[in-house]
Amino acid sequence: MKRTKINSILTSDQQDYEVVVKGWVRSFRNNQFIALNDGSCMSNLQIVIDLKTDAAIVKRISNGAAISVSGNLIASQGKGQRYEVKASSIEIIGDCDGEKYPLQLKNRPSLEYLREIAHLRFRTNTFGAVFRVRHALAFAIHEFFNNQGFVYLHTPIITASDAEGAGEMFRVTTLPFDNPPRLDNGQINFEEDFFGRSTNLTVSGQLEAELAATAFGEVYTFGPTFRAENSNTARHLAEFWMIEPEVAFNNLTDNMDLAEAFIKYIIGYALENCKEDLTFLAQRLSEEEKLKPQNERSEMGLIEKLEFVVNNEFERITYTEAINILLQSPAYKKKKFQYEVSWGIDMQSEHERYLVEKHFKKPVIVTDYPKEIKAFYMRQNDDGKTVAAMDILAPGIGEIVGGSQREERLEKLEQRMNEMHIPTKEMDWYLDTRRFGTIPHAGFGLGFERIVQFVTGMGNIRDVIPFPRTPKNAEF
RNA sequence: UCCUCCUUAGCUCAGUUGGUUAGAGCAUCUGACUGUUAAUCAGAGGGUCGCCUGUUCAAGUCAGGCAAGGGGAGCCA
Repeated sequence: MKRTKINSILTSDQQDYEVVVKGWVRSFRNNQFIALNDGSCMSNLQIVIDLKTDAAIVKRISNGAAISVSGNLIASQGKGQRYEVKASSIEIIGDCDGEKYPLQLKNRPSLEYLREIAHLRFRTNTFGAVFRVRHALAFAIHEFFNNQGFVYLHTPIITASDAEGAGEMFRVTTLPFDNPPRLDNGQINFEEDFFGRSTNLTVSGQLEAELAATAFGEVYTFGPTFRAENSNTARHLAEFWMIEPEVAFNNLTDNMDLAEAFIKYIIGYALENCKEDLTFLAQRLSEEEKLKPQNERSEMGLIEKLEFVVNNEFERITYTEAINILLQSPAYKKKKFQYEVSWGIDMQSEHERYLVEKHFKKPVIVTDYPKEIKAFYMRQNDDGKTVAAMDILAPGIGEIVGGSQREERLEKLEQRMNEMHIPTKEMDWYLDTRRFGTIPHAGFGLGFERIVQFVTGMGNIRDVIPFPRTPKNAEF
Protein backbone atom coordinates (compact mmCIF):
# COMPACT_ATOMS: atom_id res chain seq x y z
CA MET A 1 0.00 0.00 0.00
CA LYS A 2 1.26 3.44 -0.92
CA ARG A 3 1.99 5.84 1.90
CA THR A 4 -0.21 8.87 2.44
CA LYS A 5 1.32 12.23 3.31
CA ILE A 6 0.19 13.68 6.61
CA ASN A 7 -0.86 17.03 5.15
CA SER A 8 -3.30 15.34 2.79
CA ILE A 9 -4.79 13.32 5.66
CA LEU A 10 -5.23 16.37 7.87
CA THR A 11 -6.70 18.60 5.18
CA SER A 12 -9.19 15.99 3.98
CA ASP A 13 -12.70 15.39 5.35
CA GLN A 14 -12.45 11.65 4.79
CA GLN A 15 -12.14 9.23 7.69
CA ASP A 16 -12.55 5.53 8.53
CA TYR A 17 -10.15 4.20 5.96
CA GLU A 18 -6.86 2.31 5.94
CA VAL A 19 -3.67 4.34 5.62
CA VAL A 20 0.07 3.79 5.62
CA VAL A 21 2.07 6.71 7.00
CA LYS A 22 5.81 7.07 7.32
CA GLY A 23 7.78 9.70 9.17
CA TRP A 24 9.81 10.62 12.24
CA VAL A 25 8.68 10.43 15.86
CA ARG A 26 8.35 13.84 17.48
CA SER A 27 7.14 12.54 20.82
CA PHE A 28 5.88 9.37 22.41
CA ARG A 29 3.55 9.80 25.37
CA ASN A 30 2.03 7.43 27.86
CA ASN A 31 3.54 4.44 26.07
CA GLN A 32 0.62 4.82 23.69
CA PHE A 33 0.55 8.05 21.65
CA ILE A 34 3.05 8.88 18.93
CA ALA A 35 3.23 12.36 17.41
CA LEU A 36 4.42 11.60 13.88
CA ASN A 37 5.81 14.20 11.49
CA ASP A 38 6.67 13.61 7.83
CA GLY A 39 7.61 17.16 6.85
CA SER A 40 4.61 17.65 4.57
CA CYS A 41 3.18 20.11 7.06
CA MET A 42 3.80 21.55 10.50
CA SER A 43 1.19 19.40 12.24
CA ASN A 44 1.93 15.97 13.56
CA LEU A 45 -0.37 13.00 13.09
CA GLN A 46 -1.31 11.19 16.29
CA ILE A 47 -0.74 7.45 16.17
CA VAL A 48 -2.41 5.33 18.85
CA ILE A 49 -0.57 2.07 19.28
CA ASP A 50 -2.16 -1.23 20.12
CA LEU A 51 -1.52 -2.25 23.72
CA LYS A 52 -0.56 -5.67 22.56
CA THR A 53 2.30 -4.28 20.47
CA ASP A 54 5.54 -6.17 21.03
CA ALA A 55 7.43 -4.56 23.92
CA ALA A 56 10.68 -4.73 21.93
CA ILE A 57 9.09 -2.51 19.24
CA VAL A 58 7.58 -0.10 21.77
CA LYS A 59 11.02 0.38 23.29
CA ARG A 60 12.42 1.49 19.92
CA ILE A 61 9.79 4.21 19.38
CA SER A 62 12.12 7.00 20.45
CA ASN A 63 12.27 10.67 19.50
CA GLY A 64 13.75 11.00 16.03
CA ALA A 65 13.19 7.37 15.03
CA ALA A 66 11.80 6.74 11.53
CA ILE A 67 8.74 4.50 11.53
CA SER A 68 6.08 3.15 9.21
CA VAL A 69 2.56 2.74 10.52
CA SER A 70 -0.47 1.10 8.98
CA GLY A 71 -3.87 1.40 10.53
CA ASN A 72 -7.29 2.92 10.43
CA LEU A 73 -7.71 6.68 10.21
CA ILE A 74 -10.48 7.60 12.64
CA ALA A 75 -11.91 10.62 14.42
CA SER A 76 -9.73 11.24 17.46
CA GLN A 77 -11.00 10.08 20.82
CA GLY A 78 -8.87 12.76 22.50
CA LYS A 79 -9.25 16.54 22.43
CA GLY A 80 -6.07 17.90 20.87
CA GLN A 81 -6.59 16.78 17.28
CA ARG A 82 -9.26 15.96 14.73
CA TYR A 83 -7.97 12.61 13.48
CA GLU A 84 -5.72 9.85 14.65
CA VAL A 85 -4.47 6.54 13.31
CA LYS A 86 -5.32 3.40 15.25
CA ALA A 87 -2.20 1.41 14.43
CA SER A 88 -2.55 -2.17 13.33
CA SER A 89 1.16 -2.56 12.67
CA ILE A 90 4.28 -0.53 13.36
CA GLU A 91 7.63 -1.03 11.70
CA ILE A 92 10.83 0.66 12.86
CA ILE A 93 12.55 1.87 9.68
CA GLY A 94 15.46 3.65 11.36
CA ASP A 95 16.33 3.61 15.05
CA CYS A 96 17.36 6.78 16.85
CA ASP A 97 19.58 6.44 19.91
CA GLY A 98 18.31 8.91 22.49
CA GLU A 99 21.66 9.12 24.24
CA LYS A 100 23.36 10.36 21.09
CA TYR A 101 20.58 12.29 19.32
CA PRO A 102 21.44 15.98 19.76
CA LEU A 103 18.02 17.39 18.94
CA GLN A 104 15.88 17.83 22.02
CA LEU A 105 12.81 19.74 21.03
CA LYS A 106 11.38 20.08 24.50
CA ASN A 107 14.35 22.15 25.58
CA ARG A 108 13.62 24.93 23.09
CA PRO A 109 17.15 24.88 21.72
CA SER A 110 18.44 28.27 20.62
CA LEU A 111 18.69 29.22 16.94
CA GLU A 112 22.45 29.58 17.44
CA TYR A 113 22.74 26.01 18.67
CA LEU A 114 20.52 24.68 15.89
CA ARG A 115 22.77 26.44 13.37
CA GLU A 116 25.60 24.19 14.59
CA ILE A 117 23.46 21.13 13.84
CA ALA A 118 22.02 22.51 10.61
CA HIS A 119 21.79 18.99 9.18
CA LEU A 120 19.14 18.19 11.80
CA ARG A 121 17.40 21.53 12.25
CA PHE A 122 14.96 20.86 9.40
CA ARG A 123 13.24 18.55 11.87
CA THR A 124 12.18 21.41 14.13
CA ASN A 125 8.90 23.26 13.77
CA THR A 126 10.64 26.58 13.14
CA PHE A 127 12.97 25.40 10.40
CA GLY A 128 10.34 23.14 8.89
CA ALA A 129 8.14 26.21 8.53
CA VAL A 130 10.96 28.47 7.25
CA PHE A 131 12.02 26.08 4.51
CA ARG A 132 8.51 25.24 3.40
CA VAL A 133 7.88 28.99 3.07
CA ARG A 134 11.20 29.40 1.25
CA HIS A 135 10.09 26.76 -1.22
CA ALA A 136 6.69 28.41 -1.70
CA LEU A 137 8.34 31.77 -2.40
CA ALA A 138 10.71 30.22 -4.95
CA PHE A 139 7.79 28.57 -6.68
CA ALA A 140 5.78 31.81 -6.65
CA ILE A 141 8.69 33.67 -8.24
CA HIS A 142 8.75 31.31 -11.21
CA GLU A 143 4.97 31.39 -11.43
CA PHE A 144 4.84 35.19 -11.42
CA PHE A 145 7.35 35.58 -14.22
CA ASN A 146 6.03 32.67 -16.22
CA ASN A 147 2.51 34.16 -16.08
CA GLN A 148 3.92 37.37 -17.52
CA GLY A 149 5.79 35.70 -20.37
CA PHE A 150 9.32 36.07 -18.99
CA VAL A 151 12.07 33.68 -20.08
CA TYR A 152 14.02 32.10 -17.20
CA LEU A 153 17.66 32.65 -18.09
CA HIS A 154 20.52 30.66 -16.58
CA THR A 155 23.47 33.00 -16.38
CA PRO A 156 26.98 31.61 -15.79
CA ILE A 157 28.21 30.92 -12.29
CA ILE A 158 31.85 31.12 -13.37
CA THR A 159 32.62 34.41 -15.08
CA ALA A 160 35.63 36.29 -16.35
CA SER A 161 33.86 39.61 -16.02
CA ASP A 162 35.29 41.55 -13.12
CA ALA A 163 34.17 44.97 -14.17
CA GLU A 164 30.80 45.26 -12.54
CA GLY A 165 32.18 46.11 -9.16
CA ALA A 166 29.31 44.67 -7.16
CA GLY A 167 31.70 43.26 -4.59
CA GLU A 168 34.79 41.24 -3.77
CA MET A 169 34.96 38.00 -5.74
CA PHE A 170 35.95 34.40 -5.13
CA ARG A 171 38.65 33.30 -7.57
CA VAL A 172 38.12 30.12 -9.56
CA THR A 173 41.28 28.35 -10.64
CA THR A 174 42.88 24.97 -11.19
CA LEU A 175 46.41 26.37 -10.90
CA PRO A 176 48.48 24.98 -8.02
CA PHE A 177 48.40 27.72 -5.39
CA ASP A 178 51.75 26.74 -3.89
CA ASN A 179 53.61 27.09 -7.20
CA PRO A 180 51.56 28.74 -9.95
CA PRO A 181 53.08 29.37 -13.40
CA ARG A 182 54.48 32.88 -13.61
CA LEU A 183 55.33 35.40 -16.30
CA ASP A 184 58.80 36.94 -16.55
CA ASN A 185 57.61 39.89 -14.47
CA GLY A 186 56.56 37.55 -11.64
CA GLN A 187 52.82 37.85 -12.15
CA ILE A 188 50.74 34.69 -12.29
CA ASN A 189 50.26 33.43 -15.84
CA PHE A 190 46.52 32.85 -16.10
CA GLU A 191 46.89 31.78 -19.72
CA GLU A 192 47.86 28.41 -18.27
CA ASP A 193 44.76 28.29 -16.09
CA PHE A 194 41.75 26.11 -16.95
CA PHE A 195 39.92 28.84 -18.87
CA GLY A 196 43.07 30.50 -20.17
CA ARG A 197 42.28 33.59 -18.14
CA SER A 198 41.46 34.72 -14.62
CA THR A 199 37.95 33.70 -13.56
CA ASN A 200 35.66 34.21 -10.58
CA LEU A 201 32.34 33.15 -9.14
CA THR A 202 29.60 35.47 -10.32
CA VAL A 203 28.53 38.47 -8.25
CA SER A 204 25.53 39.20 -10.46
CA GLY A 205 23.84 37.87 -13.58
CA GLN A 206 22.60 41.29 -14.58
CA LEU A 207 24.92 42.05 -17.46
CA GLU A 208 24.19 38.69 -19.10
CA ALA A 209 20.46 39.18 -18.42
CA GLU A 210 20.64 42.49 -20.27
CA LEU A 211 22.05 40.69 -23.30
CA ALA A 212 19.14 38.24 -23.36
CA ALA A 213 16.56 40.97 -22.74
CA THR A 214 17.59 42.56 -26.02
CA ALA A 215 16.24 39.43 -27.76
CA PHE A 216 13.48 38.00 -25.58
CA GLY A 217 12.09 41.27 -24.28
CA GLU A 218 11.62 40.07 -20.72
CA VAL A 219 13.91 37.68 -18.89
CA TYR A 220 14.77 36.87 -15.30
CA THR A 221 17.54 35.03 -13.53
CA PHE A 222 17.23 33.16 -10.27
CA GLY A 223 20.46 31.59 -9.14
CA PRO A 224 23.33 31.53 -6.68
CA THR A 225 25.52 34.59 -6.27
CA PHE A 226 28.83 34.92 -4.45
CA ARG A 227 30.45 37.80 -2.60
CA ALA A 228 33.79 37.45 -0.82
CA GLU A 229 33.11 40.45 1.41
CA ASN A 230 34.08 40.10 5.04
CA SER A 231 30.58 40.97 6.17
CA ASN A 232 29.55 39.68 9.56
CA THR A 233 25.94 40.68 9.88
CA ALA A 234 22.50 39.13 10.17
CA ARG A 235 21.76 40.30 6.59
CA HIS A 236 24.74 39.07 4.56
CA LEU A 237 25.89 35.75 3.14
CA ALA A 238 28.93 34.86 1.03
CA GLU A 239 26.67 32.61 -1.06
CA PHE A 240 23.09 33.72 -1.63
CA TRP A 241 20.36 33.49 -4.23
CA MET A 242 19.33 36.44 -6.31
CA ILE A 243 16.46 37.16 -8.67
CA GLU A 244 17.25 39.61 -11.47
CA PRO A 245 14.55 40.50 -14.00
CA GLU A 246 15.49 42.61 -17.01
CA VAL A 247 12.87 44.09 -19.33
CA ALA A 248 13.28 45.72 -22.72
CA PHE A 249 11.44 49.00 -23.34
CA ASN A 250 10.80 49.55 -19.61
CA ASN A 251 11.56 52.88 -18.00
CA LEU A 252 12.12 53.50 -14.29
CA THR A 253 8.40 53.78 -13.52
CA ASP A 254 7.69 50.48 -15.30
CA ASN A 255 10.53 48.99 -13.30
CA MET A 256 9.06 50.16 -10.01
CA ASP A 257 5.62 48.88 -11.04
CA LEU A 258 7.11 45.48 -11.86
CA ALA A 259 9.08 45.24 -8.61
CA GLU A 260 6.09 46.25 -6.50
CA ALA A 261 3.71 43.84 -8.25
CA PHE A 262 6.30 41.09 -7.98
CA ILE A 263 6.86 41.50 -4.25
CA LYS A 264 3.13 41.71 -3.59
CA TYR A 265 2.51 38.60 -5.67
CA ILE A 266 5.01 36.35 -3.93
CA ILE A 267 4.04 37.54 -0.45
CA GLY A 268 0.39 37.05 -1.37
CA TYR A 269 1.21 33.55 -2.55
CA ALA A 270 2.84 32.71 0.77
CA LEU A 271 -0.11 34.16 2.73
CA GLU A 272 -2.47 32.05 0.66
CA ASN A 273 -0.47 28.79 0.66
CA CYS A 274 1.53 28.77 3.89
CA LYS A 275 -1.11 29.68 6.46
CA GLU A 276 -0.16 27.07 9.02
CA ASP A 277 3.58 27.78 8.80
CA LEU A 278 3.12 31.56 8.86
CA THR A 279 0.76 31.34 11.83
CA PHE A 280 3.43 29.39 13.71
CA LEU A 281 6.19 31.81 12.68
CA ALA A 282 4.01 34.77 13.69
CA GLN A 283 3.50 33.18 17.10
CA ARG A 284 7.22 32.53 17.42
CA LEU A 285 8.02 36.12 16.51
CA SER A 286 5.54 37.62 18.93
CA GLU A 287 7.03 35.57 21.77
CA GLU A 288 10.46 36.83 20.77
CA GLU A 289 9.16 40.40 20.65
CA LYS A 290 7.84 40.13 24.20
CA LEU A 291 11.42 39.79 25.40
CA LYS A 292 12.34 43.14 23.86
CA PRO A 293 11.85 46.50 25.54
CA GLN A 294 8.51 48.13 24.71
CA ASN A 295 9.91 50.82 22.40
CA GLU A 296 11.73 48.29 20.19
CA ARG A 297 8.74 46.09 19.55
CA SER A 298 7.08 46.23 16.17
CA GLU A 299 3.56 47.55 16.04
CA MET A 300 2.27 44.82 13.74
CA GLY A 301 2.33 41.06 13.94
CA LEU A 302 3.97 39.10 11.14
CA ILE A 303 0.83 38.23 9.19
CA GLU A 304 -0.61 41.70 9.74
CA LYS A 305 2.60 43.19 8.35
CA LEU A 306 2.56 40.96 5.26
CA GLU A 307 -1.09 41.73 4.57
CA PHE A 308 -0.34 45.42 4.97
CA VAL A 309 2.44 45.20 2.37
CA VAL A 310 0.20 43.35 -0.07
CA ASN A 311 -2.72 45.76 0.35
CA ASN A 312 -0.97 49.13 0.35
CA GLU A 313 0.91 51.16 -2.24
CA PHE A 314 4.64 51.44 -1.67
CA GLU A 315 5.71 55.00 -1.00
CA ARG A 316 7.68 56.45 -3.92
CA ILE A 317 10.04 59.34 -3.32
CA THR A 318 13.14 60.70 -4.96
CA TYR A 319 16.49 60.66 -3.22
CA THR A 320 16.34 64.46 -3.02
CA GLU A 321 12.95 64.30 -1.27
CA ALA A 322 14.29 61.62 1.07
CA ILE A 323 17.21 63.82 2.09
CA ASN A 324 14.82 66.75 2.70
CA ILE A 325 12.59 64.57 4.89
CA LEU A 326 15.63 63.53 6.90
CA LEU A 327 16.84 67.14 7.25
CA GLN A 328 13.43 68.23 8.52
CA SER A 329 12.95 65.24 10.82
CA PRO A 330 12.80 65.56 14.61
CA ALA A 331 15.50 62.90 14.75
CA TYR A 332 17.85 65.13 12.74
CA LYS A 333 17.01 68.24 14.75
CA LYS A 334 17.65 66.38 18.00
CA LYS A 335 20.97 65.18 16.51
CA LYS A 336 19.95 61.55 16.87
CA PHE A 337 21.65 60.46 13.65
CA GLN A 338 25.19 59.25 14.06
CA TYR A 339 26.08 60.06 10.44
CA GLU A 340 25.64 63.43 8.79
CA VAL A 341 22.84 64.13 6.33
CA SER A 342 23.36 66.19 3.19
CA TRP A 343 22.61 65.86 -0.50
CA GLY A 344 25.15 63.50 -2.01
CA ILE A 345 25.60 61.10 0.92
CA ASP A 346 25.05 57.39 0.57
CA MET A 347 22.24 56.95 3.07
CA GLN A 348 23.20 54.93 6.14
CA SER A 349 21.11 52.18 7.72
CA GLU A 350 19.85 54.59 10.37
CA HIS A 351 18.56 56.98 7.69
CA GLU A 352 16.83 54.24 5.71
CA ARG A 353 15.30 52.83 8.87
CA TYR A 354 14.01 56.25 9.86
CA LEU A 355 12.29 56.73 6.49
CA VAL A 356 10.76 53.25 6.45
CA GLU A 357 10.02 52.52 10.10
CA LYS A 358 9.36 55.95 11.58
CA HIS A 359 8.28 58.31 8.81
CA PHE A 360 6.31 56.27 6.26
CA LYS A 361 5.83 52.99 8.16
CA LYS A 362 5.66 51.02 4.93
CA PRO A 363 7.97 49.92 2.11
CA VAL A 364 9.55 52.90 0.38
CA ILE A 365 10.98 53.14 -3.12
CA VAL A 366 13.71 55.75 -3.34
CA THR A 367 14.62 56.89 -6.85
CA ASP A 368 17.06 59.14 -8.69
CA TYR A 369 20.21 58.83 -6.62
CA PRO A 370 23.34 60.92 -7.18
CA LYS A 371 25.35 59.26 -9.95
CA GLU A 372 28.53 59.26 -7.84
CA ILE A 373 27.18 56.63 -5.45
CA LYS A 374 25.69 54.32 -8.08
CA ALA A 375 26.91 51.85 -10.72
CA PHE A 376 28.18 52.79 -14.18
CA TYR A 377 25.32 51.16 -16.11
CA MET A 378 22.55 53.28 -14.61
CA ARG A 379 20.86 55.73 -16.95
CA GLN A 380 21.88 59.35 -16.47
CA ASN A 381 19.07 61.81 -15.87
CA ASP A 382 18.83 65.12 -17.71
CA ASP A 383 19.87 67.09 -14.62
CA GLY A 384 23.42 65.73 -15.06
CA LYS A 385 23.58 64.90 -11.34
CA THR A 386 21.37 61.90 -10.79
CA VAL A 387 20.71 58.48 -12.33
CA ALA A 388 17.47 56.54 -12.87
CA ALA A 389 18.09 54.19 -9.95
CA MET A 390 15.63 52.78 -7.48
CA ASP A 391 16.05 50.99 -4.16
CA ILE A 392 13.20 49.38 -2.27
CA LEU A 393 13.57 49.64 1.47
CA ALA A 394 11.57 47.28 3.66
CA PRO A 395 10.81 47.61 7.37
CA GLY A 396 13.17 45.55 9.52
CA ILE A 397 15.65 44.48 6.88
CA GLY A 398 16.47 47.60 4.87
CA GLU A 399 17.39 47.39 1.21
CA ILE A 400 15.59 44.47 -0.38
CA VAL A 401 15.75 45.52 -4.04
CA GLY A 402 18.26 47.53 -6.00
CA GLY A 403 17.55 48.40 -9.61
CA SER A 404 17.65 50.98 -12.34
CA GLN A 405 16.84 51.94 -15.86
CA ARG A 406 20.01 51.09 -17.79
CA GLU A 407 22.01 53.53 -19.87
CA GLU A 408 21.12 52.59 -23.45
CA ARG A 409 23.01 55.47 -25.15
CA LEU A 410 26.42 54.16 -26.22
CA GLU A 411 28.25 57.49 -25.93
CA LYS A 412 26.92 58.27 -22.47
CA LEU A 413 27.69 54.76 -21.29
CA GLU A 414 31.26 54.81 -22.60
CA GLN A 415 31.82 58.23 -21.10
CA ARG A 416 30.62 57.04 -17.69
CA MET A 417 32.74 53.88 -17.89
CA ASN A 418 35.80 55.96 -18.64
CA GLU A 419 35.07 58.26 -15.72
CA MET A 420 34.78 55.27 -13.42
CA HIS A 421 37.88 53.55 -14.85
CA ILE A 422 36.01 50.54 -16.19
CA PRO A 423 37.81 48.98 -19.15
CA THR A 424 35.52 49.31 -22.17
CA LYS A 425 37.58 46.89 -24.23
CA GLU A 426 36.86 43.87 -22.02
CA MET A 427 33.18 44.85 -21.95
CA ASP A 428 32.83 45.00 -25.71
CA TRP A 429 30.21 42.24 -25.71
CA TYR A 430 28.12 44.32 -23.32
CA LEU A 431 28.50 47.48 -25.39
CA ASP A 432 27.39 45.59 -28.50
CA THR A 433 23.82 45.69 -27.17
CA ARG A 434 24.05 49.49 -27.39
CA ARG A 435 25.49 49.29 -30.90
CA PHE A 436 22.98 46.97 -32.51
CA GLY A 437 19.36 47.95 -32.02
CA THR A 438 19.78 49.55 -28.61
CA ILE A 439 16.67 50.00 -26.50
CA PRO A 440 15.67 51.59 -23.23
CA HIS A 441 15.48 48.82 -20.65
CA ALA A 442 15.37 48.36 -16.91
CA GLY A 443 15.74 45.72 -14.26
CA PHE A 444 16.46 45.04 -10.63
CA GLY A 445 18.03 42.55 -8.27
CA LEU A 446 16.27 41.07 -5.29
CA GLY A 447 18.11 39.10 -2.63
CA PHE A 448 16.07 35.95 -2.18
CA GLU A 449 17.12 35.32 1.42
CA ARG A 450 16.16 38.89 2.35
CA ILE A 451 12.61 38.38 1.14
CA VAL A 452 12.50 35.01 2.93
CA GLN A 453 13.61 36.84 6.07
CA PHE A 454 10.92 39.44 5.59
CA VAL A 455 8.16 36.87 5.07
CA THR A 456 9.20 34.48 7.86
CA GLY A 457 10.20 37.17 10.35
CA MET A 458 13.52 35.44 11.01
CA GLY A 459 16.06 37.93 12.35
CA ASN A 460 19.22 36.23 11.05
CA ILE A 461 19.78 35.47 7.36
CA ARG A 462 21.72 32.33 8.37
CA ASP A 463 18.43 30.83 9.47
CA VAL A 464 16.64 31.15 6.12
CA ILE A 465 19.17 29.31 3.92
CA PRO A 466 19.76 25.59 4.58
CA PHE A 467 23.54 25.70 4.89
CA PRO A 468 24.80 29.28 5.25
CA ARG A 469 28.18 30.31 3.85
CA THR A 470 29.68 33.15 5.88
CA PRO A 471 33.22 34.31 6.72
CA LYS A 472 35.05 31.52 8.58
CA ASN A 473 32.16 29.09 8.12
CA ALA A 474 31.52 26.56 5.37
CA GLU A 475 30.28 23.65 7.48
CA PHE A 476 28.25 20.88 5.83
C1' U B 1 37.06 44.92 9.37
C1' C B 2 35.53 48.04 13.88
C1' C B 3 32.76 48.49 18.68
C1' U B 4 30.40 45.65 22.41
C1' C B 5 28.56 41.48 25.12
C1' C B 6 28.93 36.37 26.02
C1' U B 7 31.29 31.19 26.51
C1' U B 8 29.80 26.48 33.17
C1' A B 9 26.34 18.99 32.14
C1' G B 10 23.37 16.89 25.73
C1' C B 11 20.17 21.79 25.84
C1' U B 12 18.64 26.49 28.51
C1' C B 13 20.82 28.83 32.46
C1' A B 14 22.27 30.02 38.09
C1' G B 15 27.03 30.20 40.58
C1' U B 16 27.78 35.67 46.35
C1' U B 17 33.94 38.80 48.58
C1' G B 18 38.95 34.17 45.13
C1' G B 19 38.12 29.27 49.83
C1' U B 20 35.76 22.06 51.29
C1' U B 21 33.14 17.37 46.95
C1' A B 22 30.38 23.16 40.99
C1' G B 23 24.04 23.55 41.10
C1' A B 24 18.78 23.81 38.84
C1' G B 25 15.11 22.78 35.04
C1' C B 26 14.63 20.05 30.77
C1' A B 27 16.78 16.02 27.91
C1' U B 28 18.95 10.94 28.42
C1' C B 29 18.83 6.00 30.89
C1' U B 30 15.92 2.43 34.29
C1' G B 31 11.04 1.44 36.18
C1' A B 32 5.51 2.58 36.50
C1' C B 33 1.30 4.14 33.56
C1' U B 34 -5.42 1.94 28.79
C1' G B 35 -6.59 8.80 26.40
C1' U B 36 -1.71 11.53 26.39
C1' U B 37 -1.11 16.85 24.09
C1' A B 38 6.08 20.40 25.82
C1' A B 39 2.17 13.78 29.28
C1' U B 40 2.92 12.54 34.38
C1' C B 41 5.30 9.97 38.67
C1' A B 42 9.79 7.49 41.09
C1' G B 43 14.99 6.63 40.74
C1' A B 44 19.96 6.87 38.33
C1' G B 45 24.03 8.43 35.43
C1' G B 46 26.18 12.77 33.34
C1' G B 47 31.44 18.43 34.20
C1' U B 48 38.97 19.38 30.70
C1' C B 49 33.82 25.62 34.05
C1' G B 50 36.00 27.68 25.51
C1' C B 51 41.71 27.42 24.96
C1' C B 52 46.66 29.29 26.59
C1' U B 53 49.60 32.14 29.96
C1' G B 54 49.97 34.71 34.45
C1' U B 55 48.78 36.64 39.74
C1' U B 56 47.83 33.85 44.36
C1' C B 57 48.77 29.36 49.84
C1' A B 58 44.22 28.76 46.77
C1' A B 59 41.08 30.63 40.26
C1' G B 60 34.58 28.72 37.31
C1' U B 61 35.48 33.63 39.89
C1' C B 62 41.11 38.28 39.06
C1' A B 63 44.65 40.01 34.74
C1' G B 64 46.59 39.40 29.64
C1' G B 65 46.33 36.87 24.94
C1' C B 66 43.72 33.69 21.43
C1' A B 67 39.30 31.30 19.44
C1' A B 68 34.09 30.64 18.66
C1' G B 69 29.22 32.74 19.02
C1' G B 70 25.49 36.85 19.80
C1' G B 71 24.10 42.18 19.24
C1' G B 72 25.38 46.84 16.75
C1' A B 73 28.21 49.37 12.66
C1' G B 74 30.63 49.48 7.79
C1' C B 75 30.29 47.12 2.73
C1' C B 76 25.70 45.42 0.15
C1' A B 77 21.30 42.06 -1.97
